[in-house]
Amino acid sequence: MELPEKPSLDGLEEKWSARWESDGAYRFDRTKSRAEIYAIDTPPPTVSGSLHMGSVFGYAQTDTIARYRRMRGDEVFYPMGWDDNGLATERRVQNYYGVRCDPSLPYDPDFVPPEKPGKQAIPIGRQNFVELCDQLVVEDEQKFEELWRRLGLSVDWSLTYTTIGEQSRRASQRAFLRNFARGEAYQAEAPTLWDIDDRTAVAQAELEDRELAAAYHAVAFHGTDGQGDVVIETTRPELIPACVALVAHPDDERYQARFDQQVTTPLFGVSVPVLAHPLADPEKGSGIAMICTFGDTTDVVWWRELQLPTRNIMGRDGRLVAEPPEWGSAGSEAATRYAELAGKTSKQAQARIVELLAESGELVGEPKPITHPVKFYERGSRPLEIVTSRQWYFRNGGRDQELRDAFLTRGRELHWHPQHMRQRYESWVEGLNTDWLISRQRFFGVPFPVWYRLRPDGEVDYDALLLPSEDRLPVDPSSDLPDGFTADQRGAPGGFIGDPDVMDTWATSSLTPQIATGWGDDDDLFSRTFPMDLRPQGPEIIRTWLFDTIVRAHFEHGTLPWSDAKINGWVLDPDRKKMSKSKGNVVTPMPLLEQHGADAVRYWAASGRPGTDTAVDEGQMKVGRRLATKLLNASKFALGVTGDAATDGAVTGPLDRSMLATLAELIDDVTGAFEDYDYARALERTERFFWGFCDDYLELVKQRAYGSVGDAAGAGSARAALAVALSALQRLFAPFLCYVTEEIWSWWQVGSVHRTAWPQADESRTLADHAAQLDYLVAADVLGAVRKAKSEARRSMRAEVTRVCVTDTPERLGALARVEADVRGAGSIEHLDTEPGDTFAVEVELADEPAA
RNA sequence: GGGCGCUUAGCUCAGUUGGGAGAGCGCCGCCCUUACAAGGCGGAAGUCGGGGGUUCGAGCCCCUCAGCGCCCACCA
Repeated sequence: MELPEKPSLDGLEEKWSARWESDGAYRFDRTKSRAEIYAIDTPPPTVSGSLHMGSVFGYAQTDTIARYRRMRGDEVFYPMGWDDNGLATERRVQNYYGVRCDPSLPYDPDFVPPEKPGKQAIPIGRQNFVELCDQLVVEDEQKFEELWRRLGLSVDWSLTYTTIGEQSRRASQRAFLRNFARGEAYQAEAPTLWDIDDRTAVAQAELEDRELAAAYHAVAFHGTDGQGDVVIETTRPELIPACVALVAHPDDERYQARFDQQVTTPLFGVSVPVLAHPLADPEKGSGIAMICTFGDTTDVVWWRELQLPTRNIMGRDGRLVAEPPEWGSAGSEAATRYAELAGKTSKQAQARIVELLAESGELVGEPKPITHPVKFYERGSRPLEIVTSRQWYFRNGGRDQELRDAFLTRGRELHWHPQHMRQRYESWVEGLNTDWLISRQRFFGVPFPVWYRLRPDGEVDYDALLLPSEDRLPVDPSSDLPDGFTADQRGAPGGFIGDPDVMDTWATSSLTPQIATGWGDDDDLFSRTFPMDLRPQGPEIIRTWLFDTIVRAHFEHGTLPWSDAKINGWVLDPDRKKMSKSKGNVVTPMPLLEQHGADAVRYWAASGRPGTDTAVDEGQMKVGRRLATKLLNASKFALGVTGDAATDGAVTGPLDRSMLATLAELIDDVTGAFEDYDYARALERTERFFWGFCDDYLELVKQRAYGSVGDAAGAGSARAALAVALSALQRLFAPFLCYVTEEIWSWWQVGSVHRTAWPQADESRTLADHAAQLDYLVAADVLGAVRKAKSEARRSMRAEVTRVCVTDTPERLGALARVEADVRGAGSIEHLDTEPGDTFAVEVELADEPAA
């Protein structure tokens, strides 16, 4: 055993992460059986720039569980993935290179992006765009891996996958084809929420509400057959040309006479019916609403349930379309009016139409300013519109109660940590109102493995799908050919055309359990790792990643994808505000790792319990670093005392046995906490024991272990107990402080602490030989009282004590009698008297201060 | 509108079968103690959100109110 002169935390991270890599310390052994394996479905971070402390928080917590499981003897399957496909990467490429994808442009093999992005985005073809995406994600993934390695994640880096990689594309397409064959995937032409900036449909799961300023405009519709005006209130008067009906509640007495009568729209004079529907709220505005195709999702419900016609005016670019909709008998005046609005954005059109309404006298009173929630794409900057388009969907229960119930049942089969997070899952599933829209009109994603026949007139026949066999996957229908066709038939009448869309990134990442475990590609691995054990993730993606993954596994395998889900809390900025890029309060991890060290950052992360929001707290990191330093020093000291012959002596000392009895209790406690996914409790308990161990036990046995007090048996006992406790403590801390524990372990043990068995409570318990924990407790209490007396007398801890008198219960005095020698030695106590009593009290007489 | 969580020392939090109110940080004081002075030891500090109930006994169980945070919701 060789102990360092002056142990230090410096350099441990470089030293040990390199060693772990070269030794393959965390390499997965795929010969193990399913029962022996613990498989973790690591969240693949979105590769679009930089990681922040929120990621570090959750991943560090998960790593403590992985390390615990490994030490418990499980073969841990712990891969990393990179979520590089999708809109996030596209946006990063657009900004990074100053380009935009125009799929109508041909491939330019000589294209080189500019050094710096220019003011005008350069339009490039789809293939060029995808190539830039492919390049940039590789760079980003390297940076991410560096950070994860520095943090000490014990993943097996040979198992890394990417969501745009070939295996992911194959799995996504295979699952899709099977979903389609079973009727779980379908396409439909329907109104969809549409982002006008990204020019793509978005799914319900990606929506968020934002409060926006708006105004109620009271607008007069005109009665026919001598009936007067009907005044409605709307926040979107610009949609009057898209109005198809008015609607009021069936019981609303004000409108009974109007139901099924016609009214004409202001400005355009279009005849629309007044209809009844229970969704109309008599309390809201004038109790009667204008239905437009489409202003919001309620319009879609009314449109569908009342079987109304479609009058579309909203273009996919967010501007009013050039051609006015079909208005029946409305005259050319209406068309002229509309012509003025065509090409305007929604905002511009509203401003103009309000002017026109004011001029025509059809605006009743002044607009009333309000704020109201408006649906946005969560990454978007302008409100979503609703446009009709052909899209692919997965059934997810949004339109099927029975299926929804099946997913609720799955949610109850899953073990949630913490349990209450299941509520979020349930309220999401219960609130679903559409199926899962998976197609995106984008470029960097998994293409749909689908071609369509073209009719002789060149029109697409969406019912005549051409699908590849599974052994051809992955395919790109824009460059690959359907079986039996030639390249010159692409786009030609009677030929075929590829589906131009890509799958949303969730349609791929919902398969991470399948992708990571080699579904369809590596049956042997799959059989040993699926269904997985743990899904660790953040709370904000329960409705997307967690739910979607359950949907896919339910359809494909008829099972849950994992048995347990651990949901971490939010990371808040140091002022306890939620961190977000838009607020600009994101804390980046690397500087903190460099300043405080990985163990300190891991310590901070592990102090946040599952599901508990935690602020970035450098103070906590400092505490973690101090703990690591303490471990270093205490280990050096204790090992210096025990020497190489550490375990030779029998544990006979009452104090030593009592300490080991307490240690056994700790090990049980900590193990139970880990089994319950409560790593934070495990850490807290271990830490508390350890500080007491340093303050009290080390002080109490110091002299005896040195051999300067007592006999050889006493010294041997102290040394043996020290060795046992130290070994256990180093292992208990190993899941958290992975670097410093590996370092101190290496001083006196063979092999990695992270591949060593988790401490057994029984081992300590046997050595303790039924000793009471009380002995250790009382010894520490008395020693503490003596220290306090010295501190209050402003004396050195080395000050001699002439006499101590302990008052205590007989039972505790009995315990004290067994450990008296150690207590006297540690406190420099000449005489120790005792007096039976009800409560613990200590009188201390200090020796006179020696003359200076 | 529905649901979940939180409310304990100045700050961040722990408190798992109901019986001693705790930790760290911060603050104050002391100590070069041969593992550790970018440290150690010790101290002060709380009507456990308010009210009511059950109990010999409630931070913990029940009811109720309030504040904060989050999730969900068909938000004209």
